[in-house]
Amino acid sequence: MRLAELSEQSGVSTATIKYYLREGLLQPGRRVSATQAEYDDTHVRRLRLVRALIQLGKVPVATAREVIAAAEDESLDHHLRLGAATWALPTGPEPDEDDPEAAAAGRTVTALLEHVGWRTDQELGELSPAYRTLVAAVAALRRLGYPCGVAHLLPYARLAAQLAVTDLDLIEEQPTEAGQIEAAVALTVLYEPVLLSLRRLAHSEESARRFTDAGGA
Amino acid sequence: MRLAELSEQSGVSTATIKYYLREGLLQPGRRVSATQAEYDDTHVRRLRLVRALIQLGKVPVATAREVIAAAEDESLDHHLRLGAATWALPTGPEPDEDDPEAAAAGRTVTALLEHVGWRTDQELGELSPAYRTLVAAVAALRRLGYPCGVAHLLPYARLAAQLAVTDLDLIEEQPTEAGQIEAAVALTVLYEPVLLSLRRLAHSEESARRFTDAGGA
DNA sequence: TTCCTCGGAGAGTGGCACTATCCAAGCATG
DNA sequence: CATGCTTGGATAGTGCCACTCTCCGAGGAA
Repeated sequence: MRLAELSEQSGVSTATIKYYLREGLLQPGRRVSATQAEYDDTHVRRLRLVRALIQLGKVPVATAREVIAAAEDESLDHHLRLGAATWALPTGPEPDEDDPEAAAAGRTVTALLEHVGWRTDQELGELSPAYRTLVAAVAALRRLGYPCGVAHLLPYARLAAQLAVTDLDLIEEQPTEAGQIEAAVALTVLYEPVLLSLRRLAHSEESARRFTDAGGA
Repeated sequence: MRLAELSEQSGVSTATIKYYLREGLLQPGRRVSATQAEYDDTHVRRLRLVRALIQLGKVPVATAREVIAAAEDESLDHHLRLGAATWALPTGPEPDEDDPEAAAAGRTVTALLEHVGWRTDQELGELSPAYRTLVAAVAALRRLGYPCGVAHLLPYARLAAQLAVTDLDLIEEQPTEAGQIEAAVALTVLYEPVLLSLRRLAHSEESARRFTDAGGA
């Protein structure tokens, strides 16, 4: 298939496909002559993944490239590749080292992780972007005066642990290793809007229950 | 307090504060002369909220303005104000009407909401941005070939419902109505990075359990 | 009086995700 | 073989966004 057809099948403009090729998000097609290349289903699929990451997951282009590179790095073992692929995923801003609120937030998070029994000392532990984002978010909540001690975070952590089990189950359904890595990336990113949307809908529902006449229905 | 001091206390540059004033994100100070204005703690607090929304919550400036305006609109009742404030919050792209995957995704989501017994027919129902984002995300998952029927989404929805209860409990702790509205916005947005970070950490933990030697520990 | 700072306004900056334009090489048709 | 259209590749430009810079005249302070 030619670039034009790839564009049609994926719904991505040729200009954007060329851009992705240049940026290394899409593997080059099989060169068939000096001026033509051949693409196949793997390109269509990759394009859909990239679009989903960028549009739904709001992953920056440069980051998407890193994630894909990590997913394809065959020198890592399975657990590491799963971790490496999500390692590069975008997170919030880093906590400010000098901020006392950030320091307090860091202690809270450490205590929380200890409390739920998660590893904090490994390669995927304290240094992970997710950990630092968590600290920054807790610090912001504290600065605004909202309570977020271990007790408040614990229900969130427990629910996250439950989600992880169902997510990993889903990932393990994939027959091939490459499929599992892709699934890890895709499901990590694409279930995020699902989760956040459901949370907001649930807020609305719960608010209706508490604050409107028809609430108890 | 003068602009310079407000900048110091909030950690936001004077240029940015002026920008926020122009954009209507920060209420103007009390004019004390033709060239000077007086700010107070409410400005510091608002600035911290705005920064948290924009930096951590990645809320666009224009959207943040709408959210704040909705939170301050005293013509709405309590439930509506809670909803209106989060109504304007940013979501993903809209689902494509003509896409058969999107249509199927819409049916799945409707079935899901029915299954968990949430209202789908109210002012905060089918038309909400969260609902449409959910449909778009499910459609993207389907396009990539990942299963996400009602059965797959159900655990997420149940967990979201649990989160909503704890979130609303936290909101109701605020003594004043204005405080509750602000808390609704702040907690909705700021617990999102918390939740997503915890989920990623939980993924890493669960992956370690399953795929490394020390896993069973 | 002199100088410094303040608040306000408009233009400018940098980053990002594309997107429009150009080009030369093919391939396809007569 | 000539002609014209398409293809892939490279470069420069666009639009948006969140600031940020620069200038200005009016106050306030020494």
